[in-house]
Amino acid sequence: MRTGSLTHKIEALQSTGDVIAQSLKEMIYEGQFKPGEPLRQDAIAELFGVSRVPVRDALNKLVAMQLASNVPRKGIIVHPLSRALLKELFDIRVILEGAAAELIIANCTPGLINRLTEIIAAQKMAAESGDVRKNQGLDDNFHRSLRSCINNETLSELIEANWSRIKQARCASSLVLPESGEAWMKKSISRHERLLEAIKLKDHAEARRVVTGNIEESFNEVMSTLEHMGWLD
Amino acid sequence: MRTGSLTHKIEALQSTGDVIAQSLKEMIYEGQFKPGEPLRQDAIAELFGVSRVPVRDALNKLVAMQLASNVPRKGIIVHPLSRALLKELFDIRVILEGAAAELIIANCTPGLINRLTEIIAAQKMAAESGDVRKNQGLDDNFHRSLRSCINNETLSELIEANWSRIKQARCASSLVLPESGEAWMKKSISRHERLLEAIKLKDHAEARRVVTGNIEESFNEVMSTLEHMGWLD
DNA sequence: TTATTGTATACGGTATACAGTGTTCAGTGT
DNA sequence: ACACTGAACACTGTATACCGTATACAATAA
Repeated sequence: MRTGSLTHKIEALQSTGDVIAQSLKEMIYEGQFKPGEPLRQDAIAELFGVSRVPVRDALNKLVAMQLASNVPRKGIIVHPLSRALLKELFDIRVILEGAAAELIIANCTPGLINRLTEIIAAQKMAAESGDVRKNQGLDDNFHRSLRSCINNETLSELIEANWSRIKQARCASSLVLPESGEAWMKKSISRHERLLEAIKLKDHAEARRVVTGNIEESFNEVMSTLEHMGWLD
Repeated sequence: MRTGSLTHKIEALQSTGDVIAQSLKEMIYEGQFKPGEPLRQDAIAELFGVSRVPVRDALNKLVAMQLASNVPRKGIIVHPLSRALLKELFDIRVILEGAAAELIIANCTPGLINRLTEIIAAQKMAAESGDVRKNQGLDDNFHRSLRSCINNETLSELIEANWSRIKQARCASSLVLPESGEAWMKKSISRHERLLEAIKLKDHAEARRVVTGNIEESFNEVMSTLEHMGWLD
């Protein structure tokens, strides 16, 4: 049973460790492992039906992604969230995504504008049918499309990695606040429209304002819900 | 022979994998492994007198640091350098360190100014005695001191990580150009003086100019030497 | 000359074993 | 009743040995 229950290695290009890392990442996002909780090698190995070796690979990857941290001689724990850390991560978002906004305006193509326009239209559809889940997907898509136009793969990865760390907190808070979905969708759409407009007009300052405002709002939202959940400290 | 020839695990807190990763990192910086060169698990295991398990850990860490990359079914190779990649890394330096400069001015303490003043004085001493090696150490120190004042640990780590990736190229070029050390030291010192002055005066724009100028100059230098060495593409 | 086969090398993974270190908890002494 | 001790247990980190498979390259056959 070489690959055991993991035969779905997509394209068979990823190693088992990669697949497990991916799964664990999602489990962390979904809150199945909570901040500070230890990730036991044996348990995970059994869960996926593999030996400890690829599990260790996977855990190392999570540590590299800063989603978990290694406590010497104790093991690997889900990276704890704290006010200070989230503040830092959101401050970095402002720096990275602010800079990215400028680059996007510089490198923007008609193709990008079309794609963004389409996504916003789809978001409006989703909003009308009240499909929050779909809207979140489209939101992700919007940002991915933007990143693809930065023309700096490394910067995109940095933004992605930063986003990834925040996602844990965001998912948690969205699980708690599903009822506020309607309002969130509306805000998301209007922000996207403003940003698209700024891009079209090549208005650097406005683009920065939208991005910064967006991030700060998101920060406040996440912080208050996490506080409420008692996930901080 | 549990720790074999690696008994010098500092504080005995790092795992063997960490120690090996550190050593390999330095070997890559020193050019003992060249860009694109494969890192063979068996060979490295034998070199350090350990089994393949901690070596794999170490290699995974190098991949995580982006100093190496994993080619599926072939193994792990030293991350190749390219014009495009270096451009991206230096562009990111401009973004991160530019933002950091602003934060440093905002959070600057008298203690920092004293420390920077001392380092510059030491650099001048080193320059007079022509000690390039020492000057490089002090240069590193100057930047570390600055980073410590950012008050955003995550951002500091990001800058450090980015710097780390560039270091490979910088070390290579400094090995080739040891004769230009004198001129380099002079420039380094004057840049530090300008930056310190800007910090004292809380002149954000000037600080950004110094940082950006510094980085761009460094970029051109590294690129031309690497080109000359044939390390690119 | 080209295609095929064989062989060496190396990686990814499994299984197992063991030392060292934390952790827990029952049992002991105060 | 409560603090302390020590032994059992749990878990990580590492070693060892082995299997299956992918790649590279050399030798061989058409």
